[in-house]
Amino acid sequence: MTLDGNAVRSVDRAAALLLALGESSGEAGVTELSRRLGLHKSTASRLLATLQKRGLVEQDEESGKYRLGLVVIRLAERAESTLDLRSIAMPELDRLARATRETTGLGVLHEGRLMTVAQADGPNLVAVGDWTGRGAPLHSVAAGKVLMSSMAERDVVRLVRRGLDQCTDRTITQLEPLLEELARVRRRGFATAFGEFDPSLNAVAAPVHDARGQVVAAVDVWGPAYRVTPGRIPELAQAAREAAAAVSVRLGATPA
Amino acid sequence: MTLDGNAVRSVDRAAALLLALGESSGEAGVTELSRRLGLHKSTASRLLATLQKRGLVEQDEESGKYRLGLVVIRLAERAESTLDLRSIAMPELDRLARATRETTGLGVLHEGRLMTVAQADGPNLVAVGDWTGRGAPLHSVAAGKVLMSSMAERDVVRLVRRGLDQCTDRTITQLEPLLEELARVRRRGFATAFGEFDPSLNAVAAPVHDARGQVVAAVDVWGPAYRVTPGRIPELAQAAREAAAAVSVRLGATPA
DNA sequence: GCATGGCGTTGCGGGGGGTGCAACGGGTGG
DNA sequence: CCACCCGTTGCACCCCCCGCAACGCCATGC
Repeated sequence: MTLDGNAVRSVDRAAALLLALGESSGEAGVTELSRRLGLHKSTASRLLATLQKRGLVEQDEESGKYRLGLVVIRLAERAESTLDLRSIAMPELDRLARATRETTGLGVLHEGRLMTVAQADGPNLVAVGDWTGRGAPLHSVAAGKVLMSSMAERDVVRLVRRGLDQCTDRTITQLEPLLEELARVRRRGFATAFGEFDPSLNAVAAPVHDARGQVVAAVDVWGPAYRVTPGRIPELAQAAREAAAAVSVRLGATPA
Repeated sequence: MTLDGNAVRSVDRAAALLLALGESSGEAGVTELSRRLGLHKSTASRLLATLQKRGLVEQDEESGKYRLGLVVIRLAERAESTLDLRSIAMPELDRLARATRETTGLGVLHEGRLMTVAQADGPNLVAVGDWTGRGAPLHSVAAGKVLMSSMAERDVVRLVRRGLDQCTDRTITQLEPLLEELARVRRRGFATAFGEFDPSLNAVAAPVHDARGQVVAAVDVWGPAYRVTPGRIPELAQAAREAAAAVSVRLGATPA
């Protein structure tokens, strides 16, 4: 659709006022805002009054200046809860799969396991099948390590105490080596897994952050060990991190 | 000012659309929104298009439905950073001081210590002097315990390892009793301190939450031990919790 | 005390921008 | 194929948005 031809001018002006308040340090007066946006003062005053009626802005009684209102905060909470993680990530996963020519996915924590909620396939026939909706033990896959690396240490300790599956003879199941691995993940900004879930499967993963800076998901790239070799890790990690960062921005995270 | 007489109708309608999207589960279509607000469909479509131009709403390409946009999240971040904690809390502290007839304060974490940023005095001459802008060791005052109780355990462990001041012979400085005390604070929803900072000073404190549910400050009531007796704790704790909850709502927290 | 200048608000009336009507094009289901 | 739903857009009417001018309040300087 053509936005400009159908834009309602007064609504556009009101929205511009909201944005201008978002750019000001704290509060701004009618005179300043009207000068900044090229509006007549009385117009700015009326538009602000209307926004105030709905709680989108508030006015300081003493100074008469306006600031953003609590309704904006409430709306943001609702906006965050409605963001569809899968649809946001798919374009980036597709792009990553094309760039790496491997399978890519988005994983989240679900019932103590790594759940793949989205997947995009590369062009190779020898690859992993559809893993969407399926779980895997956190500690044995790269995306799971990413999620674990942002957990409280006591939660990691608790998981280890309950016992971790020895998926292959390369799976890390002891506390000290696992904590070291998770510290490495935090330091580097990405995780790897070499034959730890399946002997012939390697993977790289990077964290997705939300508006609060919390790690809420992981973007991963995985494939057969003969293609996803240690020599490719720097390239794959870089690409995964870029895709994860792009998804993070879509979730409201501050761009790095 | 009289809001209604000066409200700009189209802006009011656009704001109502934002609020309606905040109330919907995820996304809503033009037809549904227009029916809900009693607007003609074409009007709703144009107002939404205008809000979309400014990023306040987004449209799903496939379904054509609208949802709140990322600019709302960005605005909320700015709204939160502009809220003045002190001015928000003062009315509640004044009210609490009148109700309890003791000194009340608002404390925040500052450089690893409890900093009092606001204070309201009760009517008694024998009381604490102005503590605004001054710090105290976290673990020895009730408000500090509230803040510590929301910290990651590893951060508490780190503080204990560095050594805590033994302010009085009642100050808790060992890890196990301190962790138990902090668990008690979390369970009860308030903290106490009996002669732990000064032998003749007792206090109660309750947590202030922000829009994300994080503990960002503590409301406390303090006074001489001969007035702030154990028998008064239930009453003081209740009053402090109510004041803290009121401040929390002002910071955008969801009312309990 | 008064005058001046700044602020945000409000009455008024003209004209152009917002609105409802009607139609469009696309998608889905039978 | 048709019927129904959706979101979008051209058109023209009319009333609502807007700028002008004034108001009341506050702070400052003489």
